[in-house]
Amino acid sequence: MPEPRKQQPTLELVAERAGVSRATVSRVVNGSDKVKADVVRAVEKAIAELNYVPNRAARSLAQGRTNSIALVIPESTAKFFADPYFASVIQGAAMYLSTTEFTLSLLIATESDPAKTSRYLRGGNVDGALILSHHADDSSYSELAGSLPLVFGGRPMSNENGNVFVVDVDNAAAARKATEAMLKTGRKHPATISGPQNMGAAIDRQRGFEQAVQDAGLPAGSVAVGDFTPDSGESAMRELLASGAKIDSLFAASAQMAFGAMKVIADAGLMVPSDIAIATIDDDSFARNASPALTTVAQNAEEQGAKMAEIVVQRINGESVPERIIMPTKLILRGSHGV
Amino acid sequence: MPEPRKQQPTLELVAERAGVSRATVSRVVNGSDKVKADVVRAVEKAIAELNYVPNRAARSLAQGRTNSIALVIPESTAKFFADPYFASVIQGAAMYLSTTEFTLSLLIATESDPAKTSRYLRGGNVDGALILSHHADDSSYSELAGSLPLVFGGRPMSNENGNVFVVDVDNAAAARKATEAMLKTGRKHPATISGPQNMGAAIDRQRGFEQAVQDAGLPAGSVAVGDFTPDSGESAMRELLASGAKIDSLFAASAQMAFGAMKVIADAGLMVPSDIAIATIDDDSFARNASPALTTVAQNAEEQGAKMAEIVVQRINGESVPERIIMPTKLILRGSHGV
DNA sequence: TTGAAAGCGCTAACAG
DNA sequence: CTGTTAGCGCTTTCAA
Repeated sequence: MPEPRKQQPTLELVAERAGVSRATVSRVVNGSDKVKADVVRAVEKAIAELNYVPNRAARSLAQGRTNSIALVIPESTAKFFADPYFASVIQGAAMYLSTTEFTLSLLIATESDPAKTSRYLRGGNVDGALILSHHADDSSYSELAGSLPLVFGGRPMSNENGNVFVVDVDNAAAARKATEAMLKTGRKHPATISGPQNMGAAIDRQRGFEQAVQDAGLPAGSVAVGDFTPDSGESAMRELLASGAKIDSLFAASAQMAFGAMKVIADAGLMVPSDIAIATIDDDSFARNASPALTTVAQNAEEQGAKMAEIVVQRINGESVPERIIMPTKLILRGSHGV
Repeated sequence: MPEPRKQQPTLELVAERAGVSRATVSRVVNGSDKVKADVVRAVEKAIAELNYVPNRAARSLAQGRTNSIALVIPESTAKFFADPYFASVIQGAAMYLSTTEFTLSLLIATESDPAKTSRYLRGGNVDGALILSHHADDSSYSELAGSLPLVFGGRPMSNENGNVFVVDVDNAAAARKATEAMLKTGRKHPATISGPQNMGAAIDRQRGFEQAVQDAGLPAGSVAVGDFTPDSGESAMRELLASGAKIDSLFAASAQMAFGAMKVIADAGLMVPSDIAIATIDDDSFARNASPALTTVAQNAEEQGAKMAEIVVQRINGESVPERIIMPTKLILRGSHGV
């Protein structure tokens, strides 16, 4: 036997108490400006007295919109949930939406049953969705874009579809900035720890690194691949060191990886930045707490999340919005890039 | 003009196509066992062909349950969102719920308007809620417990109300385990960096530390207070060092704080563990990536989140569940506690 | 085992 | 400016 749920007062009750029709109460609740001021007051009083709260389901059903937005996280990404970057994006989105009438539903896209997610999304259960994908094979979502306002966090790999809305940072430029800062200290043998090769952000960052290296007139540096986690940074660095290539500077595509790499560097008896200069991306607790603290390019993940939410809401409301929003990044010089 | 939303097929359409009544389709959708097998097949065929997905709002309205569960995060806690512990709890809850018919709504409890949250919760918008609170003044939620199945993550400070359901770890025991491990290496001057004094977990951990110290026959150690973040660990450690008290071992109430503290220790020219042994709680990337790696007591945050979700669901379904579930913890010996 | 019919609580024309 | 009247898409007695 299910627990009893206290009966909520209905719109009708409010109407009776205020001596008006349900329609009028509805108007007041929805902030219509065509209700006489004293009536508004009377209704509001009744609402307060009864502690009335409109029923979401009924409202959704009647107006054909759910007032809820999904935040979709592929399961594989969920494993990276501990990544402060994602956490911040989510937080930003949730915070923004808390100022609107929308609710945020966290949706984990199970890899075992991808249809489940798209069914849910397509099923009219939400008015829009934010797609946070770490990996690339999100073509399934691109299809959905036709039937539901979607906003991607970070450029999806498959861009074929027309109306894909994206909130991104200029990863290539960010990587270039970081690499340049570190190269400016006179380093001649840069290397990089890149991210998953099926991820837009990773590829762009690697490209930015390569560009900066080339612009500095240096030969292409060695590349090792990680997956943005500290552990992967460690193994990538080990790989780099083992390769025997001469390395005097490292651009890691994420602070977490830089962090992991530093352990290996220290274990090898090398010093940062004197032996190896480091620059990276993300100003998270890893970047701030490493020693020396990491020279990095900060992207404001929280704002990015908020922006994503803002965009879906605007699209849901039929406002026209730019397809691609590039969030600013900022170079933060700390100790790790040398002098 | 809002963007057009593709019209979803309705139950009625399915009924027509399958040549049955809407009631029957509804039965099939809800897995009733009183429908003839061939009818079931016919209906399922129609559903598949039409790509039918039941409308959540209508269903909620009709059955008086929303199939959604709120995850409430006080705004102050949201600031700690980057705490891997919280991220994991959320992930665990989301993952678990993804295997059920329930949806997870992320709710940030604005401090500026606390009534908003409880209105939402009380308003019949969700069937239950998970309360993740970092701070203590959550008496407001305890009130709600009367009208909605609530499950707390971590013991709330105000426990007056009867039916508060909690999924927690034995913080005192965990702290004791950690402290004992570190004391066992012969340390005589332990200190601790504690957490916010209005948080159950922090208080319990401090108590566990003190107990272990006392059991070891040592005089009470010095205490500094942090807020679980790396930064606060730094300042707390600075404070401890500045106090002039002799310290040869440190129990930090969170790995993040231990991590921050280690920077200060290193800056002071001291070595871990030879000069100062360290033990802590949480096996997150901070604990694993510190050098030396931290001896710590692991609590499985993901499982805790899943358990919380499981409990609300059971309560919603009227099953009886224990009021207090204590999740196991595990001591992990690594380098930082000495030898 | 199935269908008919009456709502769930709210919004949205349409009159007035 | 306000009330009347239909539904929104589904579930759920109640009969058959």
